[in-house]
Amino acid sequence: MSSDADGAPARPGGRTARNTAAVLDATLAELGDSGYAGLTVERIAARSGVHKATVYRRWGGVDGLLAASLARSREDGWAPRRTGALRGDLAALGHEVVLGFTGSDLRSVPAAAISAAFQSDRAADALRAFFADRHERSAAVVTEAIERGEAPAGTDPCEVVRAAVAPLYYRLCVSREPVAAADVDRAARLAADAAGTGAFVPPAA
Amino acid sequence: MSSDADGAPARPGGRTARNTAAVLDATLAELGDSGYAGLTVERIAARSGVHKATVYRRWGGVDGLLAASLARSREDGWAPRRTGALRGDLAALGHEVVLGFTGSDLRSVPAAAISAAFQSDRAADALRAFFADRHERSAAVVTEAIERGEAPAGTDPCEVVRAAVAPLYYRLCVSREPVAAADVDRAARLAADAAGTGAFVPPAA
DNA sequence: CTCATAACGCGACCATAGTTGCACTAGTGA
DNA sequence: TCACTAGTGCAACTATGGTCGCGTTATGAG
Repeated sequence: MSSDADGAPARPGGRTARNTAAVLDATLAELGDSGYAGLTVERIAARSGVHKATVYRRWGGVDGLLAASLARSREDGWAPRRTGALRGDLAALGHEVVLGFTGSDLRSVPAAAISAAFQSDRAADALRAFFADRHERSAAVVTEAIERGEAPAGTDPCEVVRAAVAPLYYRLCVSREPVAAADVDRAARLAADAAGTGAFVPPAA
Repeated sequence: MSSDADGAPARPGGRTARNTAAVLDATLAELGDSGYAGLTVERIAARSGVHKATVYRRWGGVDGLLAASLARSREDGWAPRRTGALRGDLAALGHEVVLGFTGSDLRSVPAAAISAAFQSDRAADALRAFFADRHERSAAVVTEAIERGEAPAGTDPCEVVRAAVAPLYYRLCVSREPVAAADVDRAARLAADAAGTGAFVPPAA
């Protein structure tokens, strides 16, 4: 076989690289225009100038395109903001999450990926990897807080991050309720306070 | 016009009622077989014995079918389990949520609805209404806990419920991580403890 | 019972997502 | 520079989701 949807192409230079960039850029652009519901391979192919059959062969479909976009976005050097205190760091994280969902100029890639993950195992795997990466990067603000004495040693950093953002995702894509700034701050405060009392130290430790 | 997707049919007796029941039952059955990704009007029509065109006319598509199923499931008299203490009640709630997602015999209607809500405003509205109803019913365990003195008066009951289930939904459909029983219990404990310290009393009160 | 018509069944129809075989272009190693 | 072939473009094709017009059935009111 020549190339594979998940494996890297055996001849990654020149035209192939240009096509990859063009198609993934077009994917993001189409996503911004029509959202994931209106995402079609034909439109992406037309917009990128790459032929439809090529897109199907390399990525398999919209789910593969989204998985690739997610994987690429994992290499954008994202890092959490620092405010000097755990509660503020978590709140900043939360506001970023909400902005990513409601930003009108670019309908969120994460939102599209969450949607796609319900229909495709490939997208689900990509999403899992994406969030594992995000958790790992975000955990830095918690480990730093532990070093500052804001939380006891042994605290599970990822769990604190999850606690801070979960209520926001819950409102955004499960219960479909509006999210106010106060909701973000409350979730951050709750997570930070619980961390301070050692609530995220695993029982076995 | 005769009937509408959202409005009730003007002639709801006899055949129409039979068709409605047959189609919605077939929708749930198909959902159990193939999940939401493989849900198609043609198969539902074939399975129910109702003609494809009729289904499209009455429900508009799979999203309408799902919205109707959700609305119907809202009248099943669901109520939260009682264990005698807030933490146990919330944990029971959480375990039910997880079971609903992983139950293999019937791939969760909520999960399908969450997926559909990303693609259809109608499904999103139905989902919002569904969760508003669930929140309201679940809130009872919190108000009873307040009466027992487990949490201060003024505590927002729905917010406690959200805090208990949000981390589970987050793992199940956002970060796609496995959910262990310990995760459910931790979320319940966290929410109950925070409620006990008055963390869910709105600042203005 | 009778009648107007809401709701339905039916089949033909259109649009488009996704596939396939073939010819060709252009990376890549020698 | 040359040969090999991975990767691409192209166009025709299949499959199927969704629509439409029309004749038929049967509900509910009088």
